[in-house]
Amino acid sequence: MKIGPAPIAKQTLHDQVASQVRDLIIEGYLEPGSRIDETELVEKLGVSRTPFREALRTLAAEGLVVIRPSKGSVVRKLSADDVRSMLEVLAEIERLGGVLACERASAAEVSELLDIHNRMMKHYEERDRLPYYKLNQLFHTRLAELSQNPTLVEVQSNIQARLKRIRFIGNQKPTDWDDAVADHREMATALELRDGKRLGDIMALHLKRTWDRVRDSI
Amino acid sequence: MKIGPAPIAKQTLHDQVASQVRDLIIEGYLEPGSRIDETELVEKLGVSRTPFREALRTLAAEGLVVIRPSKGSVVRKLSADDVRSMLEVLAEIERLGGVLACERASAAEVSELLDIHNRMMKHYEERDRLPYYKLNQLFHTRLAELSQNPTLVEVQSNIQARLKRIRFIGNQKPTDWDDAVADHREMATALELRDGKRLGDIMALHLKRTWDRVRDSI
DNA sequence: TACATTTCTGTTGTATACAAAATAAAAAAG
DNA sequence: CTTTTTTATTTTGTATACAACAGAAATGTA
Repeated sequence: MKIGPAPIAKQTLHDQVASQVRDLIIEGYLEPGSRIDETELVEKLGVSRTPFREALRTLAAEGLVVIRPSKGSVVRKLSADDVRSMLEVLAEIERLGGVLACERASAAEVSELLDIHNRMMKHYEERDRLPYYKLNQLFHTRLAELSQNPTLVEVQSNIQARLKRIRFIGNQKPTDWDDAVADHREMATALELRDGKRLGDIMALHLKRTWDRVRDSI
Repeated sequence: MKIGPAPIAKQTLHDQVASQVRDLIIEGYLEPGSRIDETELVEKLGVSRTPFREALRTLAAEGLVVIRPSKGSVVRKLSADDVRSMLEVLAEIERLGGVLACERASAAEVSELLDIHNRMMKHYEERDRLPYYKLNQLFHTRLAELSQNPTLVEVQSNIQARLKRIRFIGNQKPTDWDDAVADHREMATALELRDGKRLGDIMALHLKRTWDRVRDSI
């Protein structure tokens, strides 16, 4: 039997395009509410319309763009109500994630997560916003994964993606950042004690507080 | 000013195709795990490959099909673990839905929901499975809507769609049906009293019991 | 000038055509 | 025979071409 090369996950063109456009949206290069000019983007990305449109359909199903039949697509614009509804759901999703993680994660996994937390704290002390932010994302993502619930991971990352730009502007004021960090310390403690209820509660509360912070700026 | 015709939501071809294929999957005409033969279905539906493939991408994002690059698409097959994870998440989603509905629904909306419940009970007494089942779906959908949380509605209906076929085989044994109905009576009571906590708890419990019923048959 | 109607232009939706890849079938080597 | 290699066929991925539609501009009418 012939041993082939490693089975590298093949990327089709529309998948690549979907990722690229998704990033453009998340990172704010495509403004919410603005029309997506097919011809322009197709040219910029160097692909034909077929894979591009397929990618758009994917992003539409993910809730990042809205396709208006015969009238083109626009980057989905989130109303304050949309954001509230997302955070409401995300809060319960993360609560469940916290509870399940405490039940199901291995000791090694927990300490890996605590390590992420500690690195976050280091960046906080040095007022290093961007790496803090990135580790923060990672913390929540990894925690969700520890729930060993693929559906939870999927829903969490989907909502997370939609909110990404909002959350970025969230922790602007220094006091907000302090509060967020206090929440995270509480999470770490609960995690260390494997206190699922406590961890879940603080995860949910953390997101409710996020909402209070951003509600007026949306 | 000229009054145009009613702004009927325009349906593009790929949307129609997506709906049709979705129904084929949900209703079991396309077996889980089986390959989706593009040429065959395209012919059967009388459309070209372009809108069909766009529809597939939508269904893939919804989690109903899996696209394997260069190897065609298959109807997603749910493992027992997938189903468990969906019910775990759905339970918390519906719990939240129950809580919020009690807070936010109008009296009229509540009584409309109770009416659905009563009709369900009537079908139960007459052992009319199909209409009972349909009203059951409707009950859960409407309840989610009363939460006034569009994200919750979206997540709920997405998971609901993926599970639809599973749930159908769920209430097979007569005693199972009796148990499910007991749960629903409890829901109605809690709803009437606007006891969000109680309603949420029974909604979640109801789904945990669903899992216990189906876990061995998957 | 204001409004309606028509023409035009750009954009979107769908079909078809071609290229690349994977699978199946056939031929050759051991 | 069995296994490998080659060849053919089918299926998927992408590009292009054409048709349908929406919105803008232009023309006409009151």
